Amino acid sequence: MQDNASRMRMIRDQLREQLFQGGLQPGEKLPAERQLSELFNVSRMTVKDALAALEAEGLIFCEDRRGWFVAYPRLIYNPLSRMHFHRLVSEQKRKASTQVLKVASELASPELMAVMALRELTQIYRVQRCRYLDSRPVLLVENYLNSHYFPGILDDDLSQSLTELYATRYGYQNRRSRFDVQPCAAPEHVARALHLASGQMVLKIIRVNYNQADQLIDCEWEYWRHDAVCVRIDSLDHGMSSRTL
Amino acid sequence: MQDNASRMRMIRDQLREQLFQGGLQPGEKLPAERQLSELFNVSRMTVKDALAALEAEGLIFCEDRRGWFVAYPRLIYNPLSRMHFHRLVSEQKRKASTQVLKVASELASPELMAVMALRELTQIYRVQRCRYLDSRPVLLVENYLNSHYFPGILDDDLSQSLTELYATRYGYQNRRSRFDVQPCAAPEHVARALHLASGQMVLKIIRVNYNQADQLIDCEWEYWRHDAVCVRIDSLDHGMSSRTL
DNA sequence: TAGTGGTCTAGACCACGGG
DNA sequence: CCGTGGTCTAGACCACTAC
Repeated sequence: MQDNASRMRMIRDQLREQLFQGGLQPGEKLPAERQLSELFNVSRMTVKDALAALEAEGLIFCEDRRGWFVAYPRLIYNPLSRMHFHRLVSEQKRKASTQVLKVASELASPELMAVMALRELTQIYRVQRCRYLDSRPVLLVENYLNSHYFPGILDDDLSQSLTELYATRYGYQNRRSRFDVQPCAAPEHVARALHLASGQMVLKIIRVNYNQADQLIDCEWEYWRHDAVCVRIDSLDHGMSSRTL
Repeated sequence: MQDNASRMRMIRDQLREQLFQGGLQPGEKLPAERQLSELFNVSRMTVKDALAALEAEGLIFCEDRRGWFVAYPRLIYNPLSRMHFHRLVSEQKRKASTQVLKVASELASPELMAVMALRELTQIYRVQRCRYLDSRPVLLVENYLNSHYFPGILDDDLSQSLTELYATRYGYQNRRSRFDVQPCAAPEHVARALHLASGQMVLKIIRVNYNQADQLIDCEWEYWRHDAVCVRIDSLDHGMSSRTL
């Protein structure tokens, strides 16, 4: 009996085969951890490790205290295409929705002052929204607007595209942006919104936007479920083109 | 006694404070898990969970069976700047080195055929290299070259920049590229090279390059340690400019 | 209220790294 | 060789979800 592979690996590999062969549909629920541990005759910790490995592969995902589910295809997200979320999603034949979680007017934090190059005591508007892909929360976005450039915007409908609102109400065009993409741990409020356990890994995208006068008008913290997105960048083709695939 | 926070969170937060206050230097080793579990009077599993949370935050990192260490700053990687690794690193005042792990000539796998739009039975060259940042392995790169475009390249020095080799020996310029960025689990050989435990999360960047005649000449699988890199994209400024900060 | 995953214990042995 | 993290057990209680 060759026992080079650990039990965790064996269970992981068996589960993976079952997922592929069994033709489970995205979103379908897996048996509970306790059931799997009986089924494979191992402890629950070992099952958890195997499930975590499959999660890292992007084959399944976990919702806090709800269970494990078969993964959905990743959304292909091209930040340079400047397409707003709902259009991006519908072009990929998926369903999008947005929920505004919080709207506030507050003083910029030191961290934000650094990113947005603000003076002390600058007032900013803060908009927190959760975006859903096929009814599943996959993205928490926090927008920080320099209040100086957006008088009265908080009275508007903020569940629509902010970029469009900037253009139609204030005449701002996005001239250039900067994106920083990096994996990080989900802060508590992000974990809650995305149904993750606290400290789980997410993909964080910090975006800073400049208008046609090269003024830094707003920035955006995006927290994506790491298994829900693939960031695509084309080194040509970053105009207003609608090609994403 | 308010006990809302779990022990794991308490230990995590205490450790984090210690790391910040104690002024530990990047690369410095933390006490062993067993020592920490005695120090905090909890089981080793709880310590592991706390350490994993700090790892997800990017504050510490783990090397398989070597221990836990204080994290280094992330390398800022701008794929659109077309700067090769060694220059990128030295401009950020860090130290770079490259080790060629494997060079082979083989038939394209089905997956590769799909990505590179190859016909069946196409011969490709495969170059596997490990790149080091301050003597720490942070990136495993696998290049797949369409052998048709690169006769005799395997005899060359492959530890240098391939892009430069393409230009000087074959006259190929990079006209455009496509990047797909997504977190995924490290395959076994990647985990080994990067000193990770198998199944750990890495940041995978698939890059496809076209030459001046718009021919798909090669593609590249990059596996980054997730805590070692920040991918930066500027929506203007993607020429040959040397600005990265 | 029943079922789920989240957290936690107090041990144990194994495989690998490095002197 | 010893020290390290990797893996694993067989339980336990808690917090939250969903009904």
